[in-house]
Amino acid sequence: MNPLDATHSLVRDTQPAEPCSTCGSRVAGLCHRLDASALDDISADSQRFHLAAKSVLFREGDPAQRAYSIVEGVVKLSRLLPDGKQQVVGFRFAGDILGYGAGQTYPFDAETLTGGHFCRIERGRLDSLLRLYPQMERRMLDLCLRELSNTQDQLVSVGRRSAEARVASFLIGLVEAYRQRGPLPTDLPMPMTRSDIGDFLGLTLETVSRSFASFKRQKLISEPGHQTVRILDMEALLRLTEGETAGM
Amino acid sequence: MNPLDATHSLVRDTQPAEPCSTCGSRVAGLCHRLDASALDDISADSQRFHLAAKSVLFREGDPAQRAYSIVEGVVKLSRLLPDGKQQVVGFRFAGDILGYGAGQTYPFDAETLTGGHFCRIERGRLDSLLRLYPQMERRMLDLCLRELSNTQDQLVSVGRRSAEARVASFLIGLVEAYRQRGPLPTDLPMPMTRSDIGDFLGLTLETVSRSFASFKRQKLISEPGHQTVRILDMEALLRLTEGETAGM
DNA sequence: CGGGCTTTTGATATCCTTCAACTGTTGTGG
DNA sequence: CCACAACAGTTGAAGGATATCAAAAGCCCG
Repeated sequence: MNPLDATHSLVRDTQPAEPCSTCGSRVAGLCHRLDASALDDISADSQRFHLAAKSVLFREGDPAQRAYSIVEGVVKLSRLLPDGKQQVVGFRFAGDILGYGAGQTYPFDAETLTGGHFCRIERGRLDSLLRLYPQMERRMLDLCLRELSNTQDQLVSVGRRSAEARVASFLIGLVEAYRQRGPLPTDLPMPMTRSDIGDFLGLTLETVSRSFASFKRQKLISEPGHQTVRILDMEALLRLTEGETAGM
Repeated sequence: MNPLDATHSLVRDTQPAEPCSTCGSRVAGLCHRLDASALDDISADSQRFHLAAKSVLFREGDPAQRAYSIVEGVVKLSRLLPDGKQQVVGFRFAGDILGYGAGQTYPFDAETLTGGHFCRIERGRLDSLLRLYPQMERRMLDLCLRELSNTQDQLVSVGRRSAEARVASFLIGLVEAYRQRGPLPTDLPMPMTRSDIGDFLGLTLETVSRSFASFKRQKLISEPGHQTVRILDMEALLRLTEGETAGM
């Protein structure tokens, strides 16, 4: 149960041995285990492109004309609340698919946190492909169901856990996200700001900062460089998420 | 965006004119807009049964051998947290489908709040039907995607709203749930306890009780009978959910 | 009628937010 | 290359929303 996978990371699985011939991604994407003709169809219709950090892929409310796949980079998904605050709905990594939803418009903003490579496909074309290749549709359903389960986990986390437990669960989620994508480095890139994390967990940036400070004091983590975390005591973090409820 | 639809109410839509020939349900279920042969297949494999209030349909962790459809009644979905508290993950009503998920086991408990009629089908049979009738699978995907979006809404609600805003959003969700199922009665059945509601919203039962008391004082709602609410000022409730953030 | 569950209400405790000031970091233009 | 502005992060103090603890009242159901 990965708290970071709260939404719409529709396509991902174990890593394939070879990079995808279409988009060059090394992590399993939409095209995971498709036959050659399907791959040809997709590559004919999809385009690769590069984006700098802090670029907007799409905005909440925009007509959902394309689906995107992350080849490399990190994306933040967020919703704007009526009062101007934002709720971060999830973070997405290489191999994830964005913007394929039920509605006619995107239900959230998608913004890059790092620079990276992306792949886009027209929604109409993707829909045709789904009709053409039933196993692709089946895969979408499976991944959607899994997402739903993950989002429920996030709901539990945000609804009933203390601040430190939430931050711990965020860190564990980060580890999980990287573990699913290849060998786990000791130093994990963490391109999101305290504010991003707070908006994801339903906390203020100050509270997030204090939790990080506390974890560092207890030697559960360290920050060896800018936008980098190292997990020193995974067990303790796990214990934090398991034991604690909001306990106010 | 219905906060109560936070999860897995995989199958529902506008009301069909006629009750479903298979299960007698008047609300659109899995069989919505299926052709006759599919309906025959389903009715051959599914069984109707009745259950009293506070019965268990299935438990978190049980092997997910069957999917259930609610013909009539209200069901509570919940997860047990490591420390023994429960997180209510959603409430389900007539027409909703339960227990069709990605995993091998059910991800939550399902427990009836009222007595009611249900329909069950073996998962293996349902899977075959999905393969047999692609439009059914497509429908599952659409509904799953919509669920995902609803769960994100619930996440926003729980993460960033004040106690009263959450309770207001629960009430609005209740209204929405009934509205989707037919003509809206002025007195809404509300079979869940304050504790259930609190566990759903990430609040204590006392806080829920105080919010209800406050709403009654302000004449936004009344409780004309046991387990019954009447909405007196919908606009005010909506204003509550829109305006407020946690604002601590 | 009585026992247990649900709900209400009050008093107190506490976690987290808010407000504020300061420090560190990044990036940019002179 | 340095200075400076903008942004990100840290830390402290105070206040407030909600949890916790407690007790009593209301309400079903046996």
